[in-house]
Amino acid sequence: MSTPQLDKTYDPKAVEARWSQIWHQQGYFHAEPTHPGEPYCIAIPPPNVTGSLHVGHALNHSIQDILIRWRRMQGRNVLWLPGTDHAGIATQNVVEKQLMAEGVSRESIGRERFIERVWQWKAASGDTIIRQQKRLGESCDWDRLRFTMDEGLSKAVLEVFVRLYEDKLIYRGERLINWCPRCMTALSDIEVEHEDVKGKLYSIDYPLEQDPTTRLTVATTRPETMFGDTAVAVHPEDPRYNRLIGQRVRLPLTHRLIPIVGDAILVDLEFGTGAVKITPAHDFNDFEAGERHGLPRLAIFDHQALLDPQGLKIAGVDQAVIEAVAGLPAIKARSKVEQLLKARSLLTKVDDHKMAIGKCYRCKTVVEPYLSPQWFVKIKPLAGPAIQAVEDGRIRIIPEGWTNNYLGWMRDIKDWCISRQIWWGHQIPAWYCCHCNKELIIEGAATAASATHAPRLTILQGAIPIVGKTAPTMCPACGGRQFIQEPDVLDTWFSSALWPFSTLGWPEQTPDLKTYYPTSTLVTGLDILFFWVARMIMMGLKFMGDVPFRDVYVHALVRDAEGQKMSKSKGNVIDPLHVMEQFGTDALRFTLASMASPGRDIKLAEERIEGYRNFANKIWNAARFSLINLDGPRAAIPPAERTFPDRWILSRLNHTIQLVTSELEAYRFDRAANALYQFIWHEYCDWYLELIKPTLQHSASPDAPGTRQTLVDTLETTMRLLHPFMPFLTEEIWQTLPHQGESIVIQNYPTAESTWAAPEMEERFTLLDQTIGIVRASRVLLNYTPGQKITFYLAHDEPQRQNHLDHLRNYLAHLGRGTVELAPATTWPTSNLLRLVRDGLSVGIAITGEVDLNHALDRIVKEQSEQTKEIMRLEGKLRNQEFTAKAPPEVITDHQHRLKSLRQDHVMLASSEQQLRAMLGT
RNA sequence: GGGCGGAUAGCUCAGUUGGCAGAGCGCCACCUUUACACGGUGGAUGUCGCAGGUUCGAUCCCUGUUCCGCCUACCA
Repeated sequence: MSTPQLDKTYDPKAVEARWSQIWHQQGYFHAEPTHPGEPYCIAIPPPNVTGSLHVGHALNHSIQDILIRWRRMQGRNVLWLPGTDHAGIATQNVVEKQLMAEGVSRESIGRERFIERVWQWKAASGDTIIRQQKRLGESCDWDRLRFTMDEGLSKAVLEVFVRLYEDKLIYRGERLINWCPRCMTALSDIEVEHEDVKGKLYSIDYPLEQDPTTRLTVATTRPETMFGDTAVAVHPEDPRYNRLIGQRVRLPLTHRLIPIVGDAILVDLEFGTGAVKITPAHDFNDFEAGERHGLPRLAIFDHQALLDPQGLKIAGVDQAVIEAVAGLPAIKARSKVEQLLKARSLLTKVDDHKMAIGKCYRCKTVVEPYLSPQWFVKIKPLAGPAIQAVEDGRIRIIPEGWTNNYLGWMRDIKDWCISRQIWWGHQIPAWYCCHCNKELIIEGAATAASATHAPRLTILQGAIPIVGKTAPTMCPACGGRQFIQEPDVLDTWFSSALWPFSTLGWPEQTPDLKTYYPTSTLVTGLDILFFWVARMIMMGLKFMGDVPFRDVYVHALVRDAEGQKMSKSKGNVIDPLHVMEQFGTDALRFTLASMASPGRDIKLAEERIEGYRNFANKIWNAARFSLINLDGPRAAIPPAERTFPDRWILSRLNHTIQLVTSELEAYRFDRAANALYQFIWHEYCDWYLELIKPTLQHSASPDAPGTRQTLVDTLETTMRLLHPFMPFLTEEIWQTLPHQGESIVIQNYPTAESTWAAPEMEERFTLLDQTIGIVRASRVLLNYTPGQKITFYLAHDEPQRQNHLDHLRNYLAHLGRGTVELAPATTWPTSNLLRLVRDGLSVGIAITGEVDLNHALDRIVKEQSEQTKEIMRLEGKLRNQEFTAKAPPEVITDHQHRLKSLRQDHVMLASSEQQLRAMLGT
């Protein structure tokens, strides 16, 4: 019988392309509720449809694929559900850029045609990342690919919105929100990134109405907002100022008078001047202070964050000042205001000051608090159950350390602004009766002079929405039949929050939904724990009445080799596709898995990936070796009757199966990967294959049939054990081995076999390892070439070990490349012999030819000194009566044993030294 | 300001009931030995961040401290 031959090095490219296609064609990844087995489901965190695969995805997806392939092989009814989200702002930006290149704008082509354009774009480019995912070997059920703008998912969005509205958990109101003046839309709190910047703290004099020579000095970092001040606050218990509460100050640069109020929340006695200006329309704290004191809100910036002449006029700003600052952005207005104040001697001090500014997470533009009517989710009633689900363990966060982070954030959660002033997304299902809201619907009022931003439709605070799944036909109030739909769309995360059930068919009660919800595990980076995970939990509990997943595995961030965050502008991005091209997909996957230790960011360097490419090649060659040596009969002998190497490797494999499985159960992908690496390279290749070579290479050897069987069994099992980590390589090898079934993908995952465990063989191996170690080291000391045949003498203090040596004789001779003499050390030659000792084991190597023995002598002297040190340490400990009185008996016995053994070794080595010196004549 | 995490070999990191400090990569020496030079064999390398404390004994537990990272926060 003949077996296939493999190339000398593993070439991943052709292999990967081939298997990707076959797996997909054969439908191995396709899930059905009717499949047998306990369901195991992961809903992929949907990547942004505009995106391409970066190394963070590669990590996230590799981990999921490991879990999925592992569970599939374990016989679970596995569903890995893929998809993308519509990424409202990002996608809109992409298509707008295209339009701009064509010389048109979204306003000029209109909403409907714009949406069409986005769909066209999606059809042409939206599957980039999907194709890349397939290259990574991801075993998703691609037949179930979902998109947040799909009809089904959109239906779920409608349903959720309407029900939340009916439950009074969605409301519309005029609030201060984070506004990105570039994206021209509201953002939720968590879409704002905070960054520390060097700013200035300005002290400005506000003269008292009663006595203009007396001035109240306020401190502010944003003097340009002073036009919108509607009060000044001091601390009610501040002896410097509290008598002024109730009086008024003259607001500089305007002809307005504003009150002085007492506010213990806003004012910190220690900070600044102790007096704070209140600008309710442009600062979150001031907004709240304004509520407390019933202050008016004066908006002075427009939606492009430019000073608005109309607003300034209403705010009573001096005409000359308006002319100086109108149309300026905040930062320019600031220096202008600084000048104006200075000219009036009202600016008393400017100090350096560190402060945090908010930036749009997508475009990094400084966000501006902006007063506008928006839609919100009232979040507290939803957060309560989501907190409880984690507290009572229905949801487990791994690593556990993030639990407190989650709980803390959830307990302090603020209402969620869900409306976005863009076009791409789920348009809010609310309509306004044109008749009833006549005064509140403002169409075509372009605020800023801008050609690109044509008429905006503004629906003012107070307009009464009619919310429903379909457009109303008649106004219940006035019977009117003319309506205008809310132009805003929903935050993308609103639809992503429904992902675990909307993708399974909800609101229909589909078999998919019944089978796979709740999903099993969610794998995610920390960056979206709040963005997304928290919201899925809230929505899942609200609409499904159960958690969306049992386990949340939070993995690390991938950084570059220097620990820097990867970014295109820094140019330190590792492109996973390039890496896959260069080193193979399996190498990348294995690298990421091996580095996924909890609580630590991954610093990825290409050398690491190269190292695992080498590992793949090592495995490839082990398989190659096996195939070369597989010709000939095989015999399945009971494990206990097999040869020492066979029994040993089965025992180690058994151990590795247990270890890998338990590490996977604990989400310790790093340890599982390292266990595999250690076993395959350092046990299977380094020792097992070497040990069985004589047997295989002598076809007459009676052990050969059994060993061939063990060789192929262990290799085949190892391939299955490794398959979730390195799917392509293992499939390719597995197919060349004698096997049953059509693909490794659908084979059983190895389970521990108690008959494989052989502790005695492991003990025997330890002795073999030790002995060969000394023999090899001696060869180097004596400068023997690897091939040179030698004679070596072996003896052990313990009879049992001596017996082991006897059993190992042939293996020792083979691996030591020489002739073994087993005899008590006292009978060994006293000359022309280098004798080394460890743990009761003595090894003597015959010295032949001209050899410089000084290296050997140095080695012995060094070992002796190490022994002496250790002996003294142990003696010291054992002399210590506190130690012998208080330490556990087994520790004491262990110390005594070690000391005894060391002393014996020491004596032996001393005589060895003497012999050596005699030979050297020193 | 608060919270969390990290600091162990040149580099990247393991080290879970406190009892001989490990791996991978890199480095040095030797070796093309018929699976593999993307390889083999041997070797060097650590006051386990710093200072105290608990303990017979601390990389591990406690306290303080320094540096780095992340999250979070209304000191205008």
